[in-house]
Amino acid sequence: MKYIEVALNLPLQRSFQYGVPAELAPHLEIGSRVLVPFRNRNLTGFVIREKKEGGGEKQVRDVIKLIDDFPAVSHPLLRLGQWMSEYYHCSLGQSLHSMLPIQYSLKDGEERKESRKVSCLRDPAVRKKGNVFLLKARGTKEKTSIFLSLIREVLARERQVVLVVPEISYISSWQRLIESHYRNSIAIFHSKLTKRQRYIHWMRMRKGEAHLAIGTRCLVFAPFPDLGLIVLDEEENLAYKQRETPRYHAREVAEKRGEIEGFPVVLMSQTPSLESWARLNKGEYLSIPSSTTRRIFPRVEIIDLRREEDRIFSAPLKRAVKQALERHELAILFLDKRGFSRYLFCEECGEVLRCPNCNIGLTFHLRGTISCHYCSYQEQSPVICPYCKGDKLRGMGIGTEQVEREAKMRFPKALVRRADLDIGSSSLYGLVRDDVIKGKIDILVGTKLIIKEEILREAEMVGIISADSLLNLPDFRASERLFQLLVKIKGSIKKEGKILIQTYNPTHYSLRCVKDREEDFYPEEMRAREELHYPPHVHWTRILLEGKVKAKVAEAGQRIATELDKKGVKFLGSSPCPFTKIKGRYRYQLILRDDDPAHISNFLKGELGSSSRSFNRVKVSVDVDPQELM
DNA sequence: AGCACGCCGACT
DNA sequence: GTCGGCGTGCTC
Repeated sequence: MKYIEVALNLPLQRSFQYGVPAELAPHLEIGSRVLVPFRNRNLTGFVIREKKEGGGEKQVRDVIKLIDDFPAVSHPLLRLGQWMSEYYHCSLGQSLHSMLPIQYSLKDGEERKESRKVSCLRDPAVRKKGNVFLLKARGTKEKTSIFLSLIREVLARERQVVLVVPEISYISSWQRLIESHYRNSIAIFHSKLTKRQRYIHWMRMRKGEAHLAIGTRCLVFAPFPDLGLIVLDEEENLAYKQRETPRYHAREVAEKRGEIEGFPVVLMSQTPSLESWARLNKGEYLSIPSSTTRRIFPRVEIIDLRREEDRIFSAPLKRAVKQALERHELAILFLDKRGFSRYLFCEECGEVLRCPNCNIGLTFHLRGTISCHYCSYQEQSPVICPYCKGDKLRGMGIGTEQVEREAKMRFPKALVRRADLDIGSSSLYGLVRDDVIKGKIDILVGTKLIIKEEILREAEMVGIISADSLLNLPDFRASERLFQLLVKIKGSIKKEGKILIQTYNPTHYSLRCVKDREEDFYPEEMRAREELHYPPHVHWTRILLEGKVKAKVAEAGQRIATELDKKGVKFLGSSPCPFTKIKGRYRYQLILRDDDPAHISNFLKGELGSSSRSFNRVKVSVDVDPQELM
């Protein structure tokens, strides 16, 4: 009798041992999926180790059946899963499970050729000094031409290529572009495919029938037998971070996979994340030179709202929209989804009340207090502005409906359209996009949903209703996000067009850099983050606590804080999250930010034991390198 | 995660 | 008296 170790999709940092019936023994391999009895139910797991003998005193149950005709994960992917479970503090079973979003059993029909040569194929050239390349390309044309030449090279060597995009709506235009150059079949992969389609595309990759795949985040686990390149489009996009366990970042996983399997990873961006910029600067990433031809960019105009009477439609904005209408060009008015800004700011001097410890905009509460969501600093909200001694402190914001209403009022003849729905209803996004392309919209009022190249390139004018509502989100990346958003708009709209930015803070460096010298932004942002021990200088790990009873959640936070103090780990909190209560559950967070990641790792392994657990009706989850702290 | 076990409060 | 909420512990 043979024994195996099986990793299950449970939040348990251990594997389980099973016996293998004689008739299954010749077919089982490392990476095979098996059905096993567990308590009173049956679960699917992955074979991660073979064992010569059974585990002693405890009784061992038998594997029920083998699910697939061949191992579902290759050796390199298993190694990747091991890395993920260590880095993101989840179980190996959870990592492996997230790699294979397939319900059917895998049938191989006929032969499976030499699909396991993966592990021995190493490209020594890429292992020398870093395997990650950053491509800073402005404009679609340049980006696509470099992309096409990269994949030509890889495909010529008979290896496969994966293109990962932030969301589904990016896929079709890339597909059209690639199909206009290659007759090869392309696999598509994302969460909205039916189970059957997903299976078919997955098999085409696995068998090497397709050589190219385009898809969202989970495509970093593409089962190609001999992957030669992963390209990530719009590397800085938030959507690359998975919001459930395992909370991985596609960029980090791609990088690790490239290292394991010996292939390069290319990150594409007009405005890289500060993390990637820092790595490039340290020589950990290499730069792909892009053409130096000076492009003409649209004009950027910053409007000082302190001098304007109308907070929504300043005089210059009104003028610009009018001009666009006269020329039958599309005007876009952008507003953040959370336009109901909850920070307290001074209408006279434009300053925002910030936390003395964290420099984060303090959140304004109707009960008359302001508080910080990182360190739980709190004070009574002042009546007089501490900066200019004025009495015009305000704590409210504007929404898209209001902007839409005002636009219709001011431009009664224009076709005004609002688009602020969630990505979830992507068919509605499609309607808006089609109408934009057909020229059926004059003024488009929307949130981040419409900040996509395919829409922006139709626009001649973009108005940012309130840069401040983005700048003052309780998120240390707010400046970076605003900068990235503006540069993306600048690089995508018609080059003779213009961007108008309304703000109470016209000298802010995010805005100044977009207008004058983009390259100044990164060093400045690095400096700002260094003083406060923010990433990328220090790795952050967030512990999120959720529960129905507020006192218990707060108490759990206290308890973890005490433990952290005892162990000498540096951290912030615990404090209520910016979204204090979601779906009836109160939310608290702690942020671990020790310079030594081993301290954090040890703590999480020892005290918490697993990435998500419940103590006393409080759910504890761990998020490594959090992208949002809401 | 999911489920069993076991312990205290208010009800057909 | 028992029904059931919730804290605790275990899963090959």
